[in-house]
Amino acid sequence: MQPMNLPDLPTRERLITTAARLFRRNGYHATGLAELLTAAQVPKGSLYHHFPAGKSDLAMAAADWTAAQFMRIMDDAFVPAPDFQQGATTLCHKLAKLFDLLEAADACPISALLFDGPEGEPFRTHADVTFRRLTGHLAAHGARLGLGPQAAADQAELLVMAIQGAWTIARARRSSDLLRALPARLFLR
Amino acid sequence: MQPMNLPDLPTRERLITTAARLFRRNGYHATGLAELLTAAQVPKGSLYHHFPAGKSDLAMAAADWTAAQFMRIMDDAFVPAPDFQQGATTLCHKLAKLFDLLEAADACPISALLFDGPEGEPFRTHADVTFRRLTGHLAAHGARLGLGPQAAADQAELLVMAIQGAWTIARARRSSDLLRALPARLFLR
DNA sequence: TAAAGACTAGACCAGTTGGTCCAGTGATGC
DNA sequence: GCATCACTGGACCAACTGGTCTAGTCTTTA
Repeated sequence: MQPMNLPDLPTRERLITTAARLFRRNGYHATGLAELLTAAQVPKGSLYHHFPAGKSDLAMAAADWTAAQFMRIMDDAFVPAPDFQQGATTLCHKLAKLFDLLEAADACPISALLFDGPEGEPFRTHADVTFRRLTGHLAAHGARLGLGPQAAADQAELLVMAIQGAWTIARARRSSDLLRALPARLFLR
Repeated sequence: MQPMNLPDLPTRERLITTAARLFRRNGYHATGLAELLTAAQVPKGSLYHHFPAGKSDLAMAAADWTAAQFMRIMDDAFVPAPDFQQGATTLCHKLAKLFDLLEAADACPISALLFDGPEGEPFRTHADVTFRRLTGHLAAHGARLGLGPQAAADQAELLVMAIQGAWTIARARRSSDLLRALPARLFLR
């Protein structure tokens, strides 16, 4: 997911990518600032310069960054696809590979950051709009590939939901097989 | 889910149900012992008497208790059902009602406790066997209702996965509609 | 009645938490 | 040469963390 971030990236980027990685792996509350800053090689002062609200601010940014990465993967899968099902199949295979790359230890990149953030509305709302953005992005591919607007929205929503669930179980099981098998189970019924 | 636990339940049960509720709502790391003990009206000494390993021990127990509750709901839905699809439909409706009862603020009762527990293998393994137990339980109903062993296992796995994903998105969206609509989307394709 | 064990109560602790603050640093524009 | 700026480094802090310990109180036995 992240291209060996540490070396030369600007401070702000180093913070975001490191935060995304750690929050995804250990959760928001289980990741201490000290650990995060050490990993990112960034002093505390810089964090509060770039993200005045501190940890929660950084978490939002990391979530956005992760969502953007995810949409890029979507595009890679769907742009060359002849139809929605093919695109979905490629997407799930890509995600399975990503899952293996992360050594099955991470929570679903989409949702990891969004659920144990600082309690309260703003964070949950951010999760909502992020999911909607992802679903919408997927639906756009569906529409482009010939699905009607309603069908595209439906299929996109179902797929996002299924990926979400599959990733969770896959993580417990430490196997990406569920992700790989997903499209076949979803579509060829 | 829990029948207004506080009043008269024995200490140990009060601890478990309160822990299940708080961990589900706020996550493991975000729930402090102080908060938990206040809510359960239990002094610290009692916690370490009943659960010598402390918080993590309690979390395991809470996860098991939650899984048991969930299997009871499964039974309620599947025992009177004429076939697997009907059972699944009833189950999802029951879960939607539960979701609304919890005011949409809680994580999926199945997985909430299992993923941001104390890092390390034992907790993840516990999540794995718990998911397998749930899936197996569901598959047994499937087999009883006439599905072949393979089909039963497949359908059960898919359903658990889908519920998992649907609950997550539903939580972000604060609406149980996704859960209610799930069986139709999964089976009537 | 006595003794034993289950259980409770909460003071106490060392370590860590997220966050503040400000003196420095180095580049840029005038 | 100088002022301004975005940024860094890290000392410092109050609040809180999970966990330990022990004195005490019940309940159950004999």
